[in-house]
Amino acid sequence: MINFKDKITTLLAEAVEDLTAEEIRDMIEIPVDSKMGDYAFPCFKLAKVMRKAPPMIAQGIAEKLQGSELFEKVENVNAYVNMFLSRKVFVKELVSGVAADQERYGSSDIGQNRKVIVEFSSPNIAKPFHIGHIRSTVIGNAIYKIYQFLGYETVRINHLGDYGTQFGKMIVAYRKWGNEEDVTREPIKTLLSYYVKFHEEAEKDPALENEARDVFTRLESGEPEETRLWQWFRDESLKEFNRVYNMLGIEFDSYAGESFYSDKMERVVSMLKDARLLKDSEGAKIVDLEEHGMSPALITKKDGSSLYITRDIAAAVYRKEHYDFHKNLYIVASQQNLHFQQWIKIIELLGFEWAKDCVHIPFGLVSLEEGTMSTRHGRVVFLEEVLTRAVNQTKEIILEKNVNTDNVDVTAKQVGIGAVIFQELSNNRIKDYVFSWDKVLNFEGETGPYVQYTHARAASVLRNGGEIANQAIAGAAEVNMDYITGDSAYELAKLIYRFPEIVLDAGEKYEPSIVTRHIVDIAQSFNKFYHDEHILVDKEEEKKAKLLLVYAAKQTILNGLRLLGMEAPERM
RNA sequence: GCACCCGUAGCUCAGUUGGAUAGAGCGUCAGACUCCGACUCUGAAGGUCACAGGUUCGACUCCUGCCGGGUGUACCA
Repeated sequence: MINFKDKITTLLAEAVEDLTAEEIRDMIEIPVDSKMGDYAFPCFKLAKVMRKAPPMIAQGIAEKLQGSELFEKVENVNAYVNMFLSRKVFVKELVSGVAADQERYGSSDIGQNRKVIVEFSSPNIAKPFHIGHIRSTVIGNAIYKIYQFLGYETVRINHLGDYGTQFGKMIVAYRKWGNEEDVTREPIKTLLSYYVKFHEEAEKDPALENEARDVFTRLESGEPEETRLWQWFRDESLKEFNRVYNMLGIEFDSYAGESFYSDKMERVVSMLKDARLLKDSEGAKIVDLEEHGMSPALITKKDGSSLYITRDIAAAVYRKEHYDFHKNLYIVASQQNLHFQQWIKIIELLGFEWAKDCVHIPFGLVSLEEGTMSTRHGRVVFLEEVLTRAVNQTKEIILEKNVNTDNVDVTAKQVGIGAVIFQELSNNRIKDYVFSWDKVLNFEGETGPYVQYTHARAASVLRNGGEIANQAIAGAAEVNMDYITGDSAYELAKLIYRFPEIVLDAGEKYEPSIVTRHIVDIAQSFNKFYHDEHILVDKEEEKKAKLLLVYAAKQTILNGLRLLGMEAPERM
């Protein structure tokens, strides 16, 4: 497919001698209003170099570009060179491109199979999978899909929170108040109740905290009884997590969590010692980061046991050696910004040049209307319940509207769960938000169901197009696209055309919402086109051309939804 | 206290890395199904881009200050 921006860059580079092609490319804009053209080139900056008034420069460039058959029109308006592409050339190029690439439309080989690790989800074992976990899980999965689409080799790691003093607490609580049957019957709720009980009791009897720390130290040194209990808690918890992952359609390549690194931390401590980074302070060992503007990083506690940051350093070193990653991405809440700054700085201080390849991708906080979520205080919304309610509500709507669908339950699941995922990926990831049932169960406006509905509607038109539609798609290069002249059809084509660069942008910024917003735009544009023009007209040539545009829209929406980790039913 | 993040329409949010008249959805009001799927579409109303300076041809965007909110800040993760 022709890259129109590249072509324009070349033409402009010939017309403007004072700037490099690279500089010109960066200056090319897409006007806010398409009445002002498809591409625009502002000439203000050229005034100094060329010692001429900007409008005169624009006028000169416009005249030089006038000759190219790429354009319908080129004009100078207020020192902008406004370029109108030849609609026929453009639309033809676009639809044959999409028809050639199909489910690969928008993909790229820019990654060259370089390895990217995406660490995401990473829930704490023995605690419920709640609405706060959805962010890392869904954002991480989308980032993984985007990187894969861009030609990177990807590794999905679920860095389970399966270690630490909390397990000391859990084991102490289990021994004091627990029993086996309850845990087996309902693992997470039971374990959580032990955890809550522990904190209640610890307020009255602070000695419990020390007991828990002792037990964790025993676990860390491999005592069989503690290890057995820990393993059991972990297995039972994973069963529950997998139920949610299955609903969301998410998989991982590795579940190597914090415990996996328990035997790899001594090495980190000695590396730090050898590099003379380690200092004693109040009985603990720290890395002083004051000259880098950060508070000290605590590497080992005074009782000698390890901390979160030690495990993260060990994990990064292990991953570099084991995977030799190009990038190592962490989809973790913004609350841990300082933590990541600290350990990535320590990696750098250890002399590892790959510190720059470790990237923390933060996201904002989810809270409830009652305040911050707290599992200990029972202020929590379970993710499984959110998904189930979304699916049930979708089913009601389907039945009520008497929707044409192959299988009500399957469709309800695709749409209901899709709605939750889509909403999660609609806004910039850094924004905080307050969870609300009304919002998550609202399917009107810029929502997943809206986009999926548009996809199903396009699918329906293609079905009605019958054999003609198939012929058009199979022989896209031969279809006469000159019938596509309307403004709304052209706007739609332009949005579809931008999809590949949108995917690239989303990857660079680690921001799935860029894809989400763009497919909403495509859906809106498609619906407008659908209302403005009759697609299944009598004239076969014209029908083919329009069906081909419908196909391009449908395929692009589908590809976008897949990148977000959503399904797109043919009927709903 | 210090550090980082956020502040755009009544509400929820976009804003192409400094460009043209700041855009969507929800909500409100007024419309569109004998017509390819109305979970749709069209129109109207709604703005001191928190505030004050500065940088320049040009600032929602960059700099400084200030106000409001969030998060973090040593033995949890």
